[in-house]
Amino acid sequence: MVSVTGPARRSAGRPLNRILSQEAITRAALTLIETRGYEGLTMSSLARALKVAPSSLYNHVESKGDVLILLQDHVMTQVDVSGFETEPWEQAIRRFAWSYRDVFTRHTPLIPVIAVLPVSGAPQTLAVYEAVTRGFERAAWPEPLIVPAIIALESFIFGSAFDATAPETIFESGQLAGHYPRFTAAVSALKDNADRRQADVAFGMGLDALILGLQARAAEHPS
Amino acid sequence: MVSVTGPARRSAGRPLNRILSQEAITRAALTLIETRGYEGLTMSSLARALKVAPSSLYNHVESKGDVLILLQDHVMTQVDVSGFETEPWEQAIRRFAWSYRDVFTRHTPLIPVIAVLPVSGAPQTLAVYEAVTRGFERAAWPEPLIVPAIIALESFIFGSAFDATAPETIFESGQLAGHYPRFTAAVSALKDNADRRQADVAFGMGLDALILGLQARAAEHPS
DNA sequence: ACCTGAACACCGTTCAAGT
DNA sequence: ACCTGAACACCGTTCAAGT
Repeated sequence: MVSVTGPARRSAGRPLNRILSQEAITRAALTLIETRGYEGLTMSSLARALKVAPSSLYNHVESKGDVLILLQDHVMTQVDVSGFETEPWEQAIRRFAWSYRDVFTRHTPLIPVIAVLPVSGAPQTLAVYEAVTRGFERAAWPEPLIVPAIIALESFIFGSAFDATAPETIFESGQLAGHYPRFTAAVSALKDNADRRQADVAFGMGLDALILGLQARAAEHPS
Repeated sequence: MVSVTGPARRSAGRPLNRILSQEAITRAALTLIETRGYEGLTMSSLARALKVAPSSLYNHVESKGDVLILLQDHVMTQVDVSGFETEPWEQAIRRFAWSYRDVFTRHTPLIPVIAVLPVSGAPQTLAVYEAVTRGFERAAWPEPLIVPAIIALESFIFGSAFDATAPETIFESGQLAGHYPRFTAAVSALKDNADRRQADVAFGMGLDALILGLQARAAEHPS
């Protein structure tokens, strides 16, 4: 029979040394997500992991949305921007785009957060944009095209991150196949290359297309 | 003084004629979203709008997720696929992509739903894919490229719908501008064309690039 | 300043009882 | 079969009290 004595409770009142911090909260949230997923991330479970009362969290964040912002900025450090200092533009973009998509495939609930969050509150996110911008400039891109190009790439990456979480059978028409013959045929036409994940094929194809199209646009820009 | 007599309550027990249906629920949910937004859509508010008890909804849907699926499929009818029967491929794609983005800009909470939902449960969604596929085939696209191209376009559209909901000032670096000089410069370089919304510029540029790049890919396909 | 503990308003969902 | 009404477990958040 195991002991049912709970963990030693702290009594009320300010503890001698601070227990919580935004960093500790971020770390605990990340671990929680890795083990229990985003549904497992509640203010309650977060407090439990940190061995504090849920209300204590509100001394360090204003809301659960704040926690997601902290997470978002931290996760951004996992995106690989190393190519922009050394590699040719195209190679650097590919490394960046694939790693960005892979990271956010594991964190799709953060996408609605990051997509509308002012960058001024997210230093790591700004650091990524700075590195990417430098890569574009190194490749002599026309200045006014850089930000729109980054936004377009990022939008494609975020949408693709969602797609990468879809089940492989998402396009099976099932019962209704007879009513949608052309689409059904198009779906079965790609079953041959079953060696790669469908989401990866589409992402690779879209990324190739974007890179080609953006380069064409840059080349025709009046300089 | 206005009457405080509440609306006439129905007594318990099966009513003589059915009050609810999936269609009625979908319609009420849509109206609710238009007036109160997605935070205003709860099983409780939905029931109130339909003048039933919240528990009654569960005779027609299994969960709130089910309601979102119904919504998603209905919203899909607003996407303009009319070009695919008559217009040149490129023109039809532009009409489709812009309308698809505009529709889901007003319904971003549905994006995580549609992105992973098997199409077999969504007839209107399948109808859209069928129309798009026919457009690709009319333009003599290689069959195995069609579905990946659609997925790539859709991913870009979904990501861009999120971006379109962002405040125009999302890229202002604020206090931290000094630490990120190149990105800050790139942001101010596009302030000149302040006549168009930033999200529209980026979407237009990305769509042009995707169209060009996808066409190039189709042209080199072994046929 | 920063913790606890007890509230609060709300959420989605279940289920027995009613016709 | 399809509604009501009363539950239930959980959610994020607030706030007085304590050191």
